[in-house]
Amino acid sequence: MTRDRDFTALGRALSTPARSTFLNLLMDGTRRPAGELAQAAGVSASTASEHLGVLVDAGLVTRESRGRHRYYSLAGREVATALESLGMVADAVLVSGYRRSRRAEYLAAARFCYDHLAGRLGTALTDAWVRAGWLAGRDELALTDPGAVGLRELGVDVDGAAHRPTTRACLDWTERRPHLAGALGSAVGTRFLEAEWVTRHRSGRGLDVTAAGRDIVRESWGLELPGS
Amino acid sequence: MTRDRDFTALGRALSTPARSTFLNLLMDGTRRPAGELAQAAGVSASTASEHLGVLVDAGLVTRESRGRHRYYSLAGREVATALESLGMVADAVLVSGYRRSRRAEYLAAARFCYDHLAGRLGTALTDAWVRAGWLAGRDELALTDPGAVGLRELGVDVDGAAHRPTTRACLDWTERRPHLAGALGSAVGTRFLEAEWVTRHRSGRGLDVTAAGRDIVRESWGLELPGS
DNA sequence: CGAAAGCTTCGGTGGACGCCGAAATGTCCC
DNA sequence: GGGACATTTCGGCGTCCACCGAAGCTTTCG
Repeated sequence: MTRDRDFTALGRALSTPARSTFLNLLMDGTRRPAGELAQAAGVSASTASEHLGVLVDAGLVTRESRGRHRYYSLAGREVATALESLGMVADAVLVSGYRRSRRAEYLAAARFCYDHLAGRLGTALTDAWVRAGWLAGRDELALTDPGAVGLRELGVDVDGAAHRPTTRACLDWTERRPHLAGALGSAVGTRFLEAEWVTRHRSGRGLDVTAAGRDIVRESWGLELPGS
Repeated sequence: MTRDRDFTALGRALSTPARSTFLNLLMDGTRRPAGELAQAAGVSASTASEHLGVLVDAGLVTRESRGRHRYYSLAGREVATALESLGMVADAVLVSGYRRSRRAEYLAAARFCYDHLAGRLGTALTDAWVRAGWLAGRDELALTDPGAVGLRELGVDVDGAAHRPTTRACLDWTERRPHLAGALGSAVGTRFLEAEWVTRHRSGRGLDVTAAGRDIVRESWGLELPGS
């Protein structure tokens, strides 16, 4: 039984721009083929393949063969939370150019953070639910009884989530504000996708809030989301 | 406003054995002079100095001049939590030899995790307080009213901690079990040191539970700590 | 003030690795 | 089955950096 942890392998895995880009792309919980990741990071396919091998060996990413594609995704929730807390210390990467900054703004509006809603949508929802008395606490959010009723009515699998740690307040990279995470956050995210209140954007990054989603949040909690 | 985080600088900072050792040594929240760190990592003073410069530049560690010594410590709570969650993914470093494994066992018994009690002492206390009804919840621990009374009687600055997020269940590297962290965990740790129920071991790593400490935990919650 | 201690800076060396293009492997589609 | 596609493996090049000893700087002590 030893206390120390060896950070060298993980550190090395994180230490190149291409691999950092890959991890950022996978932070939304999606899985992506090697070629797409290579293109996004601006490296050749062979280089990307080597990088992905490093990430798999480090245990940060898992590989999944599907036909002639190989899909990569984060290795699990622990990896996502580790990267998230690292992200609180790491610098923001500078985004230049019109298209890229448009995209960044788009992503900040609504996105998935591994398995739960994040971005402005995530923090706005969390704030609204705190105001509505569905969640209690400041940084550590607890689900109240009215909150359980309300979420259940929305179709969120509250009871399934209750068997595991329910809420976790997770700081948002862009907003630097807590938003709902943990098992309950995951259940909410699942429900929003299932009910098509949000849909994953074609590129896979970021979310589109659908008309139904806009209606729900306006009618239920008076949230006006900035235009489409 | 951008979403992506650049992990390269942090990853590079973590990617060598010497720097990983330094961070492990500093994880208990103490500050240590460069020479001591160099010796512990088994590198020359000059090499250690370069490494420490890298860690400072990466924002993981802060430098503090005191006379002819320069003390290094973790740069803050965010860094400690980031390393802790990384540690849940990282491998345990193998410890060989009698003395080192003795030391590892010693450390597992009682230690500080940045600012709160951890190791077997930390988890045992947390378990006892859950049994006593002082804390509620499984992974997310909430302080109950009797718990607030009890801790206040022990001299813990419960009210000071209440202004900030109070509890955080933080997984222990060695025990893989939740123990009390967050502001309340910090307040408890401060009180245990102040009352001399635990003292920092000479080497700075690990804690000695004093006779008074043993008495307190036995009488209050029936905890028998394994021999001195 | 001189010597010792603690630490950092500098110069040099060896190994590790990020990068690519080309070739090899495996999969799909006609 | 043949040809296009997705990905990995291989070989080679250039760069970066961890390491040390020696020298330099600052503080402490006699």
